[in-house]
Amino acid sequence: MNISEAARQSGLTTKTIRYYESIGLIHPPKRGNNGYRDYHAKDVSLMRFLCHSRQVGFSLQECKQLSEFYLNPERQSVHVKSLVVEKVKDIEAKVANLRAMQNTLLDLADRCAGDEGPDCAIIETLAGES
Amino acid sequence: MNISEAARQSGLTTKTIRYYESIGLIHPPKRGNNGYRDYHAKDVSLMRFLCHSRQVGFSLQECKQLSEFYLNPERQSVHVKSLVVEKVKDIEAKVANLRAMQNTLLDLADRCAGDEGPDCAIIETLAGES
DNA sequence: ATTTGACATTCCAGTTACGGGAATGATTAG
DNA sequence: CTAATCATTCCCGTAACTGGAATGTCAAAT
Repeated sequence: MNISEAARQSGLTTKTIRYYESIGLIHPPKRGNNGYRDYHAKDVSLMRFLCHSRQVGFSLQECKQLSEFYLNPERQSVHVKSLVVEKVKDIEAKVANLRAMQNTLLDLADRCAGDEGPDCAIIETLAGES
Repeated sequence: MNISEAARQSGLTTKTIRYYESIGLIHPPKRGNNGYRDYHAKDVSLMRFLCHSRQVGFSLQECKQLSEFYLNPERQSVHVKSLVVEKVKDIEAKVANLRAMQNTLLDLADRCAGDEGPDCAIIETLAGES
């Protein structure tokens, strides 16, 4: 199948497929007489795997590791799981960070009149020392 | 004062200060005979403002708008507030996204034995159709 | 006077994960 | 036959910096 069909089936875009090939995340497929890439179901499976892995928050480097486990029948699930657990922690940290920012912003908004005048607790606080 | 002192007082790095100048976020300061940048307290105030604005999650473009309000004594606090309220929503969306990914990951981890064997619900699920 | 160290300058490259678009060639439908 | 749609490669742009190279300046110690 050609690249756009592989894209349709995998959820990746053609651009992304070529990009993943260029960084070695997927193997270069055989080419037809016309020079077109020719993919098989196995290739598409990997692409879908990568697409899903990205969707749940893994970086491309992490996707690389995951795909190695995916392709290796001798993998140990403990290693896979540890990647997932780490990622959960990663995300937790990000969420905590965002929550902190959000709380600060909510506090700022609360203390700002939000009228036509120039007096603004938001500006004052952001300009302040701390 | 020279750039490293401005950095110390503002919380930005010297690199960041020069970068902000290069993108027009702060005005180019006067230079000494030696070509060194020479900053005043006012400049540092703006830098601090920008530093704090970044810390609470604003993009540089948003910081640009905020700094215009900051510098304009005729601003209306309602405009400032609306930027903040928008940013709160922004963050809320990001958090929701991260939470969804996290829940998926937690579910995956839950269903994975995490032992020395190759059977892995994580891999299977990421490889699946949906 | 000189040398050392810590500062300053500019510019260029790399990061992440692609997307946009140009220039060109192949396939297919009407 | 031609027009539309696909494919190819290549290079630029994104956000917000950071690191590093090559070079110049200043202050203090020798």
